[in-house]
Amino acid sequence: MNETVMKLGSCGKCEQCPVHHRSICRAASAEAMQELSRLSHTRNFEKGTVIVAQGDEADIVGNVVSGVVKLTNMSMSGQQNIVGLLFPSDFFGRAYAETSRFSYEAATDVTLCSLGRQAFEGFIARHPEVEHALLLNTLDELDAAREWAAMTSCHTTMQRVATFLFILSQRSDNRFCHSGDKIPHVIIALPIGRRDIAAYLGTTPETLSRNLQTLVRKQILRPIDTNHFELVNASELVELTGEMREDLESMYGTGKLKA
Amino acid sequence: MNETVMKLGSCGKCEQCPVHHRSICRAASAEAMQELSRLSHTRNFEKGTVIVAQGDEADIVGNVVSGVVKLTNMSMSGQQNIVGLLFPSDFFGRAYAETSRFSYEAATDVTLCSLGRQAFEGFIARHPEVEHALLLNTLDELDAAREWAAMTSCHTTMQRVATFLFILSQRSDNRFCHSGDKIPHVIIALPIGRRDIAAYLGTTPETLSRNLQTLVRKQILRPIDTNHFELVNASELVELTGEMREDLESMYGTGKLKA
DNA sequence: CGCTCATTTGACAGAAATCAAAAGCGGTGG
DNA sequence: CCACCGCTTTTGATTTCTGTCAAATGAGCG
Repeated sequence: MNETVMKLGSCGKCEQCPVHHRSICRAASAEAMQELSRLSHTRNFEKGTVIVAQGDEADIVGNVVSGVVKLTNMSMSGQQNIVGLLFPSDFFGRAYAETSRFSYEAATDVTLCSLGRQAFEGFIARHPEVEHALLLNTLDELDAAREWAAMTSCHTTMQRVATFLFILSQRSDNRFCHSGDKIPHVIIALPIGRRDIAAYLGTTPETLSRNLQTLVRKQILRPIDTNHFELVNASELVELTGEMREDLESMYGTGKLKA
Repeated sequence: MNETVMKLGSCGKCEQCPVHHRSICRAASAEAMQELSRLSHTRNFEKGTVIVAQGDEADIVGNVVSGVVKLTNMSMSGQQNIVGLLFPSDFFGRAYAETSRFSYEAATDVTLCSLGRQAFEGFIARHPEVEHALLLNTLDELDAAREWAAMTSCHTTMQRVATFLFILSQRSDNRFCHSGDKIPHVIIALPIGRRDIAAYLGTTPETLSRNLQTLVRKQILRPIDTNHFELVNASELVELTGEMREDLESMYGTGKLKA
């Protein structure tokens, strides 16, 4: 790596971004990428920080580089519904809107590659190939959101829990576990607390906890600590989702868990 | 109307379309509109017809001109979940995908303005202003889908029913009812059958029916015929939704009931 | 009229929310 | 190091809701 080039701040930054080949930036031409490098900057947020509040000016957009962002919708009763989770490489923020209809909150410590919304809109107007990528990305997210909505409205709680865990198990940031056995098992890391997961799945922490314990009793999961489970029997987990594996994988592949 | 011009088939057709000022076509320049007139044609589908089946080649896109289209997702168990409803002026089909992840089915007799998917993709590439409109439209739909998903996952059945009815009551095609009283009441027209509404709301026809009858007993609704109710007490209906009125109205404003 | 299909109503069982309390975990300060 | 506190998670008991099964009613139609 050429440190001099990096210090100039206008070249190469994006090429070294760990997610640039998966985010919408992948569509950017070399020149566009240089311009992006100038316009964008990474920002860190501590767990729990509200990055954009519901109703606020939606003046930041960008990509999640690391960590998990919660998308939430506050209802009148003061109850916060989790509308989606954003993982690394997911696009973040709401282009072309004055205010945000949702809150964006750091569910873990988060690194974002951010730029001003209006700067982004100008950039996109100059680079149709990126606008096109954003369109494709948004269409995929819409499909995923609809599929998730279908999931939640017609399935039992256990099916939703199993689906959620399966999707989490497919994410790349899971370490393997060599517990002396021949086959390495995936470690499922729950990125957020039980309360939030329950809200996301449309249930209560109590019911979620019971379902998780049922999975442990069935030897499908093995608890490591509160937020980590070893996935012992993936195929039985898929059984419990009541969906076809391909459908689940397509949900993962394009929608990356966003609802 | 100039019939001669209409018969030429290449001019003016779209200008007379009842939804062209609300659909994404509104962004099209005069030339683009002419090209659209050439490329598109209206098609009628009887109630119940499957227009595009899940997994099929998604080779038709367009706009709903009249009627209601059901977006459905068949789960492994054979159960069909309703993922969204498309009303006049809503965009229809899935651009940039080989196959459709959902089925599109005529919920009522339907008129579509359709064109081939690839023709549409080519058209859009030549007319960036339309691509941009499609992007804006898709972003709005995504917000609406997420909001609907949040709705369905955290509310009781009655809250979902009340929300659905409230949104319907906001639709412009509702006539007023002067029943001798001073205040005219809105007539809520259920565009589709109970079975479909129930699937959309993630419940069963039986439970839906019970909830509707409860609303009638509470004097919030008054039945006119099977598919029409007079909304007697709108504010109590809003109470039952548990949402803020503004939120509901924004949902109507942009999302038009799509999930 | 008799047919079919959609909707409503009833009875019941099962699932999940609620209420309540115990256990686990991570801090802080003595 | 330990005790204390606040928090999250788990477990238990109970009630409420909703899905299921079944039957009655009503609407549209030849």
